Amino acid sequence: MATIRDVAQLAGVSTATVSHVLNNTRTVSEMTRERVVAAMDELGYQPNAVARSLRVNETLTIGLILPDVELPFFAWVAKCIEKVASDLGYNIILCNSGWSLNRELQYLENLQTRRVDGLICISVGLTNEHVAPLLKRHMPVVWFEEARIEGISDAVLIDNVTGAYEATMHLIMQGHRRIGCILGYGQATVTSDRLSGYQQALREAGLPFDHTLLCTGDYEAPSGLRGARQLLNLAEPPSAIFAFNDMMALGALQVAHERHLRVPDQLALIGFDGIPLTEFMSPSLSTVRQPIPEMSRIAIDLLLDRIHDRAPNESRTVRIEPTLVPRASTLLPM
Amino acid sequence: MATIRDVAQLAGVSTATVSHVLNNTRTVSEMTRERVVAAMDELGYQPNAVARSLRVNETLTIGLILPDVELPFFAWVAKCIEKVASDLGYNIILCNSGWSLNRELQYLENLQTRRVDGLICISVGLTNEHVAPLLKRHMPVVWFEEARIEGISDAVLIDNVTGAYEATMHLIMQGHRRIGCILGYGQATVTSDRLSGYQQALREAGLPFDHTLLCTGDYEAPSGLRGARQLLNLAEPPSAIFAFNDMMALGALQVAHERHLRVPDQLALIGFDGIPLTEFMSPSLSTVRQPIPEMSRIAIDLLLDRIHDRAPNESRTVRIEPTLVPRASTLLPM
DNA sequence: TCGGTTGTCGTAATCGTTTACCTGGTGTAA
DNA sequence: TTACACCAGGTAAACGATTACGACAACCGA
Repeated sequence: MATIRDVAQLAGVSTATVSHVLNNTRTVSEMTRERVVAAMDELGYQPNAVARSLRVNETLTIGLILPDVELPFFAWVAKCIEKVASDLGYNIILCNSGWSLNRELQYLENLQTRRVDGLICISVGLTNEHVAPLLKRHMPVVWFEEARIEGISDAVLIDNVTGAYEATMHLIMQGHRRIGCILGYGQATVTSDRLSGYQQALREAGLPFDHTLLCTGDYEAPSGLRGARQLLNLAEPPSAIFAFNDMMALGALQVAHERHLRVPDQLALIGFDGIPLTEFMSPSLSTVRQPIPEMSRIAIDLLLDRIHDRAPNESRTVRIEPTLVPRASTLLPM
Repeated sequence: MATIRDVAQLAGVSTATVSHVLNNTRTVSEMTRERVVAAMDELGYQPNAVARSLRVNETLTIGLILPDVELPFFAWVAKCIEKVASDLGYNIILCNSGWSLNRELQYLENLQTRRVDGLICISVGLTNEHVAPLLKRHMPVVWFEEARIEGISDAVLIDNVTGAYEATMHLIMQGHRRIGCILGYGQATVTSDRLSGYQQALREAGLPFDHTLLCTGDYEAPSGLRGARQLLNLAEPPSAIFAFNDMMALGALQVAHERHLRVPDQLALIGFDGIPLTEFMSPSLSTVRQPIPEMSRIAIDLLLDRIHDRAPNESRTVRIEPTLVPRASTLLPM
């Protein structure tokens, strides 16, 4: 494969000149520039980004660690982040941790040896002690959506408490008094924050908190199905279910259909996340939308600030307000 | 950041020795090995994969070009391919083309300068002339699922004709005589192959081919919704709809609900792809399953064969048989 | 004692760029 | 004429690994 030296030789100039026409980094007379360009495409020259990276110590690559791209929410995140990054000339290395701390750690190691310029993390298990070494080596990390770690690196999070509060309050306004909850993983702050919001709404509305109305899922559809069955089997079943994400709400919706419960008359349903799919469920699913495109933009901005050393020393946390999206699964037709 | 030279110096050996203990590539006495290892973790040494790549001319990186990770089918593909690749020590660079030939070409350029070891492509617009230069530079390409180009590089495809044939035949066996079709992009071979399978089944069953029963979508949910509405508005509407992928079937399902048509009694529905989501629709969606995990394994195998020069000269095409998955959306309860 | 074998490890070139520093040539004002 | 600025472009040292060669010592059998 043709190298910069081959081009230089063919054009009768030095490699320095070729490099400079390549990067527009010093003035080159029109005549020699033309000769260089001609040589380049005569040889089909493709600059070697690996060599460049070694020399300038930047790879224009960002690692993205997430639990499972197959889940619509994470797929949405991956798409948005990739879009923002590639528009700025960065590539994304996709790291699917499969909810495993072990794999997260492997990827962390791997991405370090590859010298990615930074990484965005939706992590289930990483802690301060895992990440501190990266920061010491000037490899910035931005946390996305899940607030495991604050204070040591940047983060873009949503206000889960308020989001869950609004979802619950919305159900209450629709006249519901017994509202079931399908939670996610217990250890995730996402889960505990959403639970707080739920409780806060109940409290404010003067409704009792009944822990039999809670059941635990894992943010995937089958667990929503199990959870909904469990809740509907109660002696005094809820008239509405708040699932802590859209996929579990989808599972719950399936239960409603299998039991021939009309939605929202006999069972109202609301999810969380606002994945595009919710619009195409039947009936369309009410949800709390996380503005993933904006959050992606912010995450990359935070990262690039650090990469280019134009960020303050202390860590920054951007907290975004999610928005309630009421749809057919909770709204009685007029 | 510590380099191999720092380690060598601290351990009192040459860089060659450090490199060899790092890669187990020649015998090193137990004593010096220990000293080197000790030096490594005293310095927190992280080998530099960029430098290594430059020297050995391999990046352990594979590019993955696909139209849209947000769509469940492609997300599924991305996950499976990433899994297989990372188990073999390869990383995946995610390239989301957004169905745009222009972006595909940009990524092609980009991946070449990054010297990825190979790439897997689900392409909408690439042709021979775009890919030939890569092959000439010993950068193998494997086509996935869409058979735009055969004969010049390897491919792993499914037998769309047979898959569509089986889906249609399944509907016919359930007693349907008028079967609507929601197609995908016209230019994709995926689409025309599935159409052939549909027609073949009709022919074999002695049913007439009625082109008013066809309408065109774009493989996303809203187009399935539009298509189903159009079909159901016909003077003589179909009793079953075969959507050319699961997401369009999902859109059609929504129409069935909005019109209070019981599925499958009044309208039977079948999709294509077999994305995990189909299991959690209500009712669960019949489909034709593409065995993506196996196809991913094969795609990577084909690629690695080429990368390591142990493949025959002629290109190889592996054609996989999809399997019919009959579920509640077509099967009348016993 | 000598030649050969084995075990261990070092020297230095190389991969393909970028870039700090230097070199001539030319124009221009004093 | 001299000094200086300015323009265009070359030289060669990095960047951090891998690896082809070669060196040296110890040992062994003849």
